[in-house]
Amino acid sequence: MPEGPSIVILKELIDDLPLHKPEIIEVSGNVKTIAKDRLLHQKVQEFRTLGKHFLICFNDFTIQIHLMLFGTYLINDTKKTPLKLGLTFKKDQINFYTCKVDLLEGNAKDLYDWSIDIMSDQWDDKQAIKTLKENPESHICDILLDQHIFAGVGNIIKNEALYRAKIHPLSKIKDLPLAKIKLLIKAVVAYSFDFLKWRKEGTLIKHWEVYNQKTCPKGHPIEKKELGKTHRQTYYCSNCQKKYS
DNA sequence: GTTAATGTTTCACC
DNA sequence: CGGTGAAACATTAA
Repeated sequence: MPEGPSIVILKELIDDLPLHKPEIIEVSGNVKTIAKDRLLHQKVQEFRTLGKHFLICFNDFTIQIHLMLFGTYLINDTKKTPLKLGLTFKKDQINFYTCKVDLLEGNAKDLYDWSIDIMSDQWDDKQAIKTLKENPESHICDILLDQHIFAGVGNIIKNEALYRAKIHPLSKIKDLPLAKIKLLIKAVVAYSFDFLKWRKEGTLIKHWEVYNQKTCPKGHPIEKKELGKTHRQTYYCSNCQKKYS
């Protein structure tokens, strides 16, 4: 389920219901990390996302849901897997499975900084450039997955954006020209919104240029290796993507 | 039955 | 303490 754009889709689906500051009339599920009574009869002020987090915002606290690798949700439907957290409103019900649920004290606006969220209109690429430069020795394939810098980027966006920017995943930050870093950041954001559009259309997979592919669009063989200290599968084309060193 | 996967946290060890 | 890395958690499709 989980890269940033997929969480945006979840938020849009829920916003479409539509619920206007709905009161939670029942809380179900086996969640143990929060006290469920805390939510009962509370009114949701807003649903938001930050990176891969789905946020249910109340006046003085925030429920933060992370779908991890296998998390799912169903709106007005249920499934056999044990329910982690179910929220029932007057007419609608939202059910979360296999996810991490946390309660953070305080209003979301004071808890989060949306300038690190690739899907946010507050996204700040200058700040990202600055943070990147503070990590000159990092491999680009690792730092793209750093949620403190690129909240919402997952392994698919990492691979596809690196291919679009024509950068080899093992290039180090210090070796990348500034123009190339800027290009990459633009590619990350642009691909994330393409991801959103294509996922909604059901055409995401057919648009993959390197992820899970055997050859790149130019017909070169794709290499698949666990690279960097994150050890995530990395798909790349040594012909199209230049290694800066 | 086995395998791999869109992710993150925790713990052991140097 | 910092870095590394393995293990842990959990689901489903191929």
